[in-house]
Amino acid sequence: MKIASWNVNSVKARLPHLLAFLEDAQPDVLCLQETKCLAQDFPMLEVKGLGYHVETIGQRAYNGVALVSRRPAEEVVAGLPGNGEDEQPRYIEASFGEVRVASVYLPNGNPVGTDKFTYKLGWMERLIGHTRELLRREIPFVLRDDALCRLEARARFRALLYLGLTDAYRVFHPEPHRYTFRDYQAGRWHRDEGLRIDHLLLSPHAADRIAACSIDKKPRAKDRSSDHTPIWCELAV
DNA sequence: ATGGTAGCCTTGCTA
Repeated sequence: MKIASWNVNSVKARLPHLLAFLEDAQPDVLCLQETKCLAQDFPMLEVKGLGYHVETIGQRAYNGVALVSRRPAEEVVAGLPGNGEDEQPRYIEASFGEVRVASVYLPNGNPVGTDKFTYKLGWMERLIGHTRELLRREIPFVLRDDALCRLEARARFRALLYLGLTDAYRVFHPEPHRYTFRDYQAGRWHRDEGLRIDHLLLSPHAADRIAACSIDKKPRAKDRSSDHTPIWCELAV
């Protein structure tokens, strides 16, 4: 089972690249972030035309997540549990056979010292709490995650890992300077400077079955690309 | 040189 994740920075602006990636990489499940459109505006016909199903929650201009999958999603949870008044669509989770997959788009949190940073840290606390509940169920699951560099955010990211999750990329790639994100600004692509902020985090039952994990640089090299590029892993299920 | 770029329905905000 091949699971991929991609922050597309507008699914409508990235539609040709998205369709090309689905045809090239053939993932069983693709987690999308920053779709930036309402569910009713998601380009369903084009994606379904390639034989994929779509579950999504979104808003106009900001945020939005989706699960694109070969088989229909089951037991969909849209929105991060634990806060009824959370209006930002940043989390969607569903089962595909025996594997549970979540597409997670963390709040950026800048600038520090504002309510946006407070919101980020609170959101991460809720993600840790919800992950603890998922672990209790002892099923294989995969979280797609995005964490920036603030110490408080890093501490919560470590707390998430220390619940017992495995960073799939590091199982196969100990080397430094491997990035999923390169800023549009300051020639970061050409200078090969970026951040590894798109992660596939595996539950113990999923980590037992990890067979491969890689970052696909090709979509970032295209014209009008997202500033993020896909990461994928293969589970022996 | 605190710059630079992309997306959105915008004249700024978010990343």
